[in-house]
Amino acid sequence: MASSPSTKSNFAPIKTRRAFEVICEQIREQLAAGTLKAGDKLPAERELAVEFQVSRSALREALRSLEVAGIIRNVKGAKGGAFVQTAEPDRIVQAMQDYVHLGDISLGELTEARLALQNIIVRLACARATETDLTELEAIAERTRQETSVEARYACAVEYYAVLARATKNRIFGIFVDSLSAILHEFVRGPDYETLQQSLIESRFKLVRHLRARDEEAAVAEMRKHLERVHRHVRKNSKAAASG
Amino acid sequence: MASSPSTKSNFAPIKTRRAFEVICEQIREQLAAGTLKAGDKLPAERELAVEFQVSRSALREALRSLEVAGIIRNVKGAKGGAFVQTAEPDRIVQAMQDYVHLGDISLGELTEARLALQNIIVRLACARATETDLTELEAIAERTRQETSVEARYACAVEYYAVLARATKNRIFGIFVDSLSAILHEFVRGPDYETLQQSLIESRFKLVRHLRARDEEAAVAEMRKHLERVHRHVRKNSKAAASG
DNA sequence: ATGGATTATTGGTCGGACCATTGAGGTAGC
DNA sequence: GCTACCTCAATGGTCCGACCAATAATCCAT
Repeated sequence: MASSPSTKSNFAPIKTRRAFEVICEQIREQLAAGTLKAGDKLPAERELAVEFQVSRSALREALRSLEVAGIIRNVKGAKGGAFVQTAEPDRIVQAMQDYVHLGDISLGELTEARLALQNIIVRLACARATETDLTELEAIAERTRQETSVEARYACAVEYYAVLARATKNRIFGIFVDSLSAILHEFVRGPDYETLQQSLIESRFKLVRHLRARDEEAAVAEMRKHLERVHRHVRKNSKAAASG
Repeated sequence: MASSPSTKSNFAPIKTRRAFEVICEQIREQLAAGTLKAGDKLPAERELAVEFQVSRSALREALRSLEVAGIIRNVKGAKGGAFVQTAEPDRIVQAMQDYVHLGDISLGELTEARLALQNIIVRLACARATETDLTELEAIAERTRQETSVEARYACAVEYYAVLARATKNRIFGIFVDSLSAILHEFVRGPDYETLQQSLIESRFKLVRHLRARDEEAAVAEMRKHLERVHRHVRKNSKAAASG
């Protein structure tokens, strides 16, 4: 059955399989099969090179690829080596950021996706948020109030959204939210942003109150109002930047 | 303001910045700034190495990283080189797949996310799908009926979801859907899958009819019914695999 | 003009060398 | 006996120089 598409062309795509690709693939297979799992340590580079019968350079390119993909982490020194990582969404975020930079994803698409996503999240969080989640959200909102720099407050906002997503007890949403946060961060600029920030804090407290009351519709409405204000600001400043 | 978190530790994180990281960063910067854009060709490796004042090996590791990230594509031969790519969501999908493999994302999380996502998509598609989109969806459903192999039919299903997502006119949703499709593909197994596939085709036609009638609620309901059947199957086979 | 051989360019791989970091073990001094 | 320092081996990071393989432009013979 190897390489026999039933209906289309019968020519197999020509693949100049590079050594490092094959290596990556094999390691990924072991990962999917469970032979390798988070925390495991791969043999030393020089050793692996012998095992795969490739030069150390080729092997290193493979390891580098896996590291960039967030699968392993290379640590130097004695007792160092390549360690299989635990899942971190950073790479997904990075990949999405690259995608937006390379492509022509418009701000409109980003904000629309964000709004729709937060709509789901608020509904789920409303049903599932624990008291711990809610107090944490309040703590973050409170901390936002005390922060002095714009950047610090923005970091708080990102954390607020992340914790809210976590309250859904579904990590997929967390990934999506983190990605959009990172991308939209680049658009959040402008002189009047600071005053906007201030006014958003109260909205965050309100949302928590709605969540605690398990008032889904009110929570959704609050989030929508909240985001629409942010997006108005972003859009305005984006246009200003484009025209300048 | 450099490296002065106001409330936390005052020690800046020690970073042993590796050469290839710095190179990647610089190239990414040029990308974000627009100095580099899709289609551009980077200088030859040997040339770039001189420019960055690093060895060719280090430079190659940087290029390899960027290639794995989907930012550039290396092409061999005269007039070859590293070309800046147009945006492709493949890498995001790959990253998500890695994340799921590494982590312990449960099937429940995946299916829940999928359901919520498709809910949004159907609503948006209902409002925005053009006649072209709808006929394309029908064509795919029709093709599914004619395909003979399980794999080919699954490919059609993936395409159906992709086109549906495209009908929202928001590429972000397309990325999310593609990612989930790729991940959930691994779970779609079992002897009775073929009969399930057959019965799903009719559902796809129904959905298109609802979309054409702009009947949002009916469309959403159909999609929900559709996915719940799939998920029941997947869950059953997943349990069977786990117990075996 | 055409078509094949030649050549220059460029990424892919190789092997070997040295550096920098890190942890372990050993040693001197208290 | 404990601590502080030194030494050393392991390991990733980098460099160099070479050759291979694919590829497109060029040249040459027909």
